[in-house]
Amino acid sequence: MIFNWLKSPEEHFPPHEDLKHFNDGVCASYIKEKTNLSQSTISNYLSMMEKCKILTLTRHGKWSYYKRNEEIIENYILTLKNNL
Amino acid sequence: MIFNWLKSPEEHFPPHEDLKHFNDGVCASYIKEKTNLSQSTISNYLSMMEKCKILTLTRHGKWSYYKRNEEIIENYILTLKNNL
DNA sequence: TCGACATATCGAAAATTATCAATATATCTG
DNA sequence: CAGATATATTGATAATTTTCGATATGTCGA
Repeated sequence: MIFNWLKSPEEHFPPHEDLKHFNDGVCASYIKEKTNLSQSTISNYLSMMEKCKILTLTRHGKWSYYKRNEEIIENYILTLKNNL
Repeated sequence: MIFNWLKSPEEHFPPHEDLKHFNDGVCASYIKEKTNLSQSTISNYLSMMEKCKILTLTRHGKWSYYKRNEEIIENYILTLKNNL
């Protein structure tokens, strides 16, 4: 679900109060808001996804912005396609 | 791995002693041979895959032949592609 | 520099999944 | 029919994953 939301941030998240754009994706705390999972769980999810490169992380001060990394995702799907 | 093997049965399995073709896929016991998992585990795997339609089952006497169901697999990949 | 806020990390408990041995069922062969 | 062989089912245990609360770290602003 997180992954899908990040496809069109403007449809699923409010614009960030400081930054007025979604250029770097969505702030971790907004993502947390939309789930009913704990902060630590979401933080873990996002970190793992960033670690395996399907999300990119950009920090703006104390905020962490996560964005889909379409190339890697596309690649992942292709690899899957070739191995299934 | 099982899934991949079934892509080209002739490269991974001996032809069945009775049937001389792979038209209906590969016999469950041959699949078991190539893994070091128990009979019950493999039987379960194959049943589950058959239940969700990505494999088809054809019985010849006491043997169960499993074959990839390419349409469903293709469909699965497309769905995945659309949801990732 | 201190407190507030955002995120990350850690360790543990709960839930789920993988796997097996034992047993049941079904089919063939003599 | 009886034994042999192939597969399926069941119940249990081990391994892994999910998730959390507590705590740590980093950053901002007064």
